[in-house]
Amino acid sequence: MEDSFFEKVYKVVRKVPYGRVTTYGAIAEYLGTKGSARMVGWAMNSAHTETLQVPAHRVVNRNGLLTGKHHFGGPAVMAQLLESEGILVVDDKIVNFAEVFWRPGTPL
DNA sequence: GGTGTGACCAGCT
DNA sequence: AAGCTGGCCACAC
Repeated sequence: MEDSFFEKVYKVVRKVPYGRVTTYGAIAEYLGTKGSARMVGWAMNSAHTETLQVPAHRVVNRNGLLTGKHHFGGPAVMAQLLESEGILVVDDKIVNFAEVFWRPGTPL
């Protein structure tokens, strides 16, 4: 696999089903870098440059909080995108987080 | 090849 | 309760 850590993250994030979200820690654990969720977030930072679109708005922190909303070009963009997919977001965090949470590697 | 950094997490103060 | 620190690992300079 020549795929860099970033590309692996992109693939996983793209696999997130519509109306579902995942966490940095879950992705990190899935990739094997369990103790380093920071890499996932950092990968998302670079995801902006990716040719293929990466639904980074479906990636939140462990609390279901939209920590990276500022990186979507606007503080309200991320929440709006999530709501557009049927995900309830209040105060920058996902209300039904437990319901929409999707773990990488989980069969649909 | 060392240094810095990052959208996290957990623990301590 | 809220803020700070360390730890963790991969990438860019």
